[in-house]
Amino acid sequence: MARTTGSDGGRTRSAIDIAAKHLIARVGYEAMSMRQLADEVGVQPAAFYRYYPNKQELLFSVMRGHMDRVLAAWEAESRSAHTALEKFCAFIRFHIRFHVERRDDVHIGNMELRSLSPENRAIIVELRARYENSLRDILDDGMDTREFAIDDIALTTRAIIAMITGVMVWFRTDDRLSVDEIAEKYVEMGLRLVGAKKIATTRTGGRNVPVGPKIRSL
Amino acid sequence: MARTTGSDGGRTRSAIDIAAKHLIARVGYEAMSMRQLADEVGVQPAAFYRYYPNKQELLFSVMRGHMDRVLAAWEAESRSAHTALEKFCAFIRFHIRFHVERRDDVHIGNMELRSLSPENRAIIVELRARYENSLRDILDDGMDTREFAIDDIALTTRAIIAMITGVMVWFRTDDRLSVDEIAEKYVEMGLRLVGAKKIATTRTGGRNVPVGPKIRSL
DNA sequence: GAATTAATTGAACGTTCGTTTTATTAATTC
DNA sequence: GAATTAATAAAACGAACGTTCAATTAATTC
Repeated sequence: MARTTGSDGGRTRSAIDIAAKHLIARVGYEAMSMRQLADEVGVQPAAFYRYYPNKQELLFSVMRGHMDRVLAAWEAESRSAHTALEKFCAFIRFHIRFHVERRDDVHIGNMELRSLSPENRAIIVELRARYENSLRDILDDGMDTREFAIDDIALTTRAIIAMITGVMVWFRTDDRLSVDEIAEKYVEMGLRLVGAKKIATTRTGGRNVPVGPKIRSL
Repeated sequence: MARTTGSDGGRTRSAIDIAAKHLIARVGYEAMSMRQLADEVGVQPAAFYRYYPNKQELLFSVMRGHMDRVLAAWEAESRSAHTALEKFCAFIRFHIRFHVERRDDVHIGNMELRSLSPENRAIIVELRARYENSLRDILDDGMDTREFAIDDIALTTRAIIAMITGVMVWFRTDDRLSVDEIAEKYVEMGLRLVGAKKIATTRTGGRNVPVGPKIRSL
């Protein structure tokens, strides 16, 4: 046999993408065979190579696509928040909500960095750094405006990223709490970490400016 | 050739264990071949099977050994702390210090759970739960004694575990901060998360008992 | 409706995989 | 020092791996 009736390049490509995400997330990139993937798609292994040059490019495409979507979504979302405090809360809510719905992507992003070629890994690492820096920038900003009282910004950034990313490890949709409830609880914990209280501010020059002296630590 | 001069079962076994940890941590269990491992040890692939029945048992032995050591070490360490507050600080210091020195084990523990057979995975998961529950018990205790003010104990436990385990991802010994300095900063962040302040306590019946009403949240 | 392009199959490629078997030699025991 | 046990090498096993190639058929174009 050869070309099958009703075959369509676009549909096959996205079927490959979907099946690949499921498989890589479940068994891992190294453990996933091209025959397994082809089976899942309902096609012969050779058909894959019309859509990707090789297995590695498939992995890279999956991870790159996810990071692009994360960055674009946060870019859009962050525009609605203005003060550092608002942006901080928005970031935590966004991070948890967005990633809880994309657990395969998150899992692959965390587990398969080492399966990327050095060149591809460098690209993904850079995109991840860009995303994490957007939280760091919020903390920096919040320290300047005295909305936050943080001892070590770099460490607190990492601590918060680790804390909120950890949700994807244990969250199940049938949990006792909804995603939004969990997000709110993590916002509360985040606020504790950055030492935030709803401080008095005055609006000066189109900007929220705090009242009182600047404090560096607790 | 056959048995080599100076060959020793004990030495070969530990050489295998050490090489396996390096290799699995670096390239992953699936990606590590038995020939690679044998090369690292300086032996032929077949020699491995005198020490382990198969590759899977090697992975399980590595992960099980690590968990046993963690649990025993914390068991010993925790005895020196008495109040929930002391135990809490001790836990964070212990966790960071202990794991920073065993990064290969930590990495394998986090990455290779899925490479375990279902039976082996169940055992490791149970050991991990036991360890994490020891932090949960501390938070429970601290709520009873009113040393802590936590909204959701289960979530806070997970948040703290994720936060302090995240250190192993980025920590390098040539960092600007020493392990002890980092541990102290994480203790501070931990204290914020559990809402701890050094509250007044009275020693009653060989036990620290807080003064004042019990509060459930901030 | 012929020519062209798109999509896929089936078979095979050379490699590498985890593991087993057998033979051989070093160390230990008696 | 002979017998036994411990530790390894060397070679091979069949299976599975990622990938390529040629053939074939469906869909599209003209």
